[in-house]
This record gives sequence, C-alpha cells and structure tokens, in this order.
Amino acid sequence: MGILKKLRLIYGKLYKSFGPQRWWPADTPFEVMVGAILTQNTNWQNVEKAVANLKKNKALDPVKLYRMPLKKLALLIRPAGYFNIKAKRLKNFLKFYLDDYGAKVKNMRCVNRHILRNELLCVNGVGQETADSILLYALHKPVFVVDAYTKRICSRHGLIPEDASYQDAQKLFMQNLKNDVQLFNEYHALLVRAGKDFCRKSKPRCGICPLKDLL
DNA sequence: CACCAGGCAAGTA
DNA sequence: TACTTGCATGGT
Repeated sequence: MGILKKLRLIYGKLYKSFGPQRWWPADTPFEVMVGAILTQNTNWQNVEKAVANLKKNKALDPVKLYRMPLKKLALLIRPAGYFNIKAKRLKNFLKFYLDDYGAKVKNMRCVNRHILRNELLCVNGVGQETADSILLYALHKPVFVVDAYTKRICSRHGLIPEDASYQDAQKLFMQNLKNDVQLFNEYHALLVRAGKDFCRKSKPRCGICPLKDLL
C-alpha cells in the first residue's frame, strides 16, 4: 500500500473513531503560544491549571507577563511543572515577541514560515515541536507538528524507523499529504488523542485501538 | 510505590 | 555526532 493511502487511511479511522478534536484549546493565539511552552513534556491538565492562574491574575498579556518578576511568574505557572525553567523560557519568547513583532500576531503571520521557524528556534526554550505548534496552531501556517506520540505511532506502523529524527517524521506527512492547515491541525490532534489511549510508553489499554487492524 | 505527560538545553566524550 | 542528565507537578 502506498504511503499516501496509508496516511489517509489512518486519518480516516482516527477521525471516525474520535471525531474532531477542536485544537488548540485556547481563547486567543497568544494563549496558544504560552500553552505551547507550558506543555513541554507535561500533561495538558497541569497546563490548564497554570493558564487559569494567569487568567485569574489578569496576567495573560505579553507586556504584563514580561514585566512580572520571574519568581512571581514561576509561582503562577507552578502546576505546569518545571516552573523555574519555563518561567525563563516564557520570558525569552516574550522578549522576542515584543521586540521583533510588537506583540502583534498579525505581524508574525506576514512572515514566511521558513524564516519565522528559524527565528523561533533561536529563542532559548523553543525547540522544533514548540516552534511548529506556534506556527500551526497560533499562526495557521501549514507545518506538521511532530511529538512523541506521532513518532511512536508511525514507527509502530512501519512508516518510519524507530529512531527516526523529528524531521524524518515531519517529512513523512509534509511530503505525502497536501500541506493544508486544517488537515495538519486535526491530524496531529488525533494522533495525540489516539496515543493517550493506545500508544503510551506503558498503560493498560482501554477500549479497542481504531488502528489495530492496520498493524 | 513506580511511572509518565502534547520537550528542551547543556554537559560530556 | 551521540549519549546523558536536570528540570517538577499531578494523575494513574
């Protein structure tokens, strides 16, 4: 079976099983960017608590967050884990967002996605997945977001080797599918959704994996 | 109790 | 380049 066909088959099965995932769960593009950093190696439920703390203090704003003392910021985002390092990473990103783009999403959307990706990767604390999450979910650029679940599911289905790089996995999708923002949005979200139930490092299975008959 | 979550950077060789 | 380690809360 061709790769394109298999990728479409997987997508169809996941969508039929789980339905639309409505990503990214945030009220504004800026909230997406903050969430992208807070969710690094962290359960989304913990991120929600951190974001709620920011909202409760009316601090979910680029300038207010950037001016906030590091200790206070760390305290507010504490539930997200790694709070000291994430407070610094947030400030690193905020400085870039303020200095280079005037804290305007619109200004960022004007920039070529390859250029912008490289700029994001220069921010200490923003790696490939975080950069791509911001590009896709906050700025609506057609880039495929790769995470641990994506690699695990794809390697299990023989689409990439087990030790594939981020770019290997990303190319699998971007070179075989139409580069469509809505498709990439839903596909990544579905892979995460499926991974949580059926492709964790170790967890008792619940229900029946919709991709079981493809293995 | 152990294990893991929508990673990343820094250090070492 | 390839491997190792620190970062940390909260749920199962």
